[in-house]
Amino acid sequence: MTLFTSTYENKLDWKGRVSVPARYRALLKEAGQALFVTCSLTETCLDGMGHERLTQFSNMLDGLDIGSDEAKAVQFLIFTAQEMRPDSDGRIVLPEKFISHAQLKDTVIFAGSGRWFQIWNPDNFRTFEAESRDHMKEGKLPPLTPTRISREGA
Amino acid sequence: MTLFTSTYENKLDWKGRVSVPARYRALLKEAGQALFVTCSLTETCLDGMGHERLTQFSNMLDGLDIGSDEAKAVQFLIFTAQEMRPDSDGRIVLPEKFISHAQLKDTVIFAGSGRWFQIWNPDNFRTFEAESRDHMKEGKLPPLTPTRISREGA
DNA sequence: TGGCAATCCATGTTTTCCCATGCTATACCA
DNA sequence: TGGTATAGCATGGGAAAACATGGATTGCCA
Repeated sequence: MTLFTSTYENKLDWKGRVSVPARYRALLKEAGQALFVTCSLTETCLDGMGHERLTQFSNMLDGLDIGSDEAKAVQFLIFTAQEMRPDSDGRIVLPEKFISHAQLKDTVIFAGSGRWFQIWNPDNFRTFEAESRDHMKEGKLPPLTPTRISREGA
Repeated sequence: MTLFTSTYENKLDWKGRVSVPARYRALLKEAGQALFVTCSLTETCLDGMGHERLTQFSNMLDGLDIGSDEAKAVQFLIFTAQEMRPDSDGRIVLPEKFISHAQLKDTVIFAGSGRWFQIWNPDNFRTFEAESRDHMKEGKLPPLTPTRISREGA
């Protein structure tokens, strides 16, 4: 699938509705993939991804022993995820659980992260963005070998 | 089959009736599969699945030594399983055996786990959820690198 | 004929769908 | 190159359908 890039700022109305950026919708449609949203495990934001990525987790789960700690960890990912079917206007409705996890108010940021995208409270996003930038300036960039990146991303 | 995901909270009435989430019913219908419910082997909950997954367990049994612990476990799973046909309103009736196994009261949680889903007492589920999240954060999750995912997902 | 269970019906709530509006970015023409 | 027309997109609100749930009724078997 082509990659999710750029950022978009959209409104969240009192019903919990947001427009998914048209570009993202187009990407998902091209790939013929349903959209899944889940709470991020590491950040105060939501993760959006195509069906394929979630299926990979499900397959992983089937390869693990039932009831094992590993299986439970993967299970958490799946029952937190939720399929989101944009309406005819391209909007999805975010359930309360998602809104509170990401501390969303009336405006949200969509931020493309390649194979998935994130949904942020604008304030939190700016902080996150600034932190990332500062880390790089301080030379805290982890080893990023392009070869390694492309191999893993293949 | 598309995946069972997300969680739903529904009421269990004095007759043992619960609405199966409409989304789950739709998934089963799409796949043309009958719904089977069984007691979970590892958790205090019920497992719901399509016919196909039950068949998988049946096949698994053929490859196990008769009398072995593994075989006994799978056997238990199969002869505990019961076909559940949602009525015209989308409800199923849980027999007392299931209700007591999962310690169900008046409210139950449906939690999607990919190819199957679980039915929980909300209190137990919250505990399980927290535990799962901890396992994830402790790194008991198999490495979530794209490489690993695509290999396992293949 | 009494008890149990499955089916049917009614209702309030939630969610989905549809239409209208304003804005923005793009394309087109002078 | 500048100005304007147009199409796409985001957004707000309301109507209609779907859903979950409580209760009643009917049919079946003991």
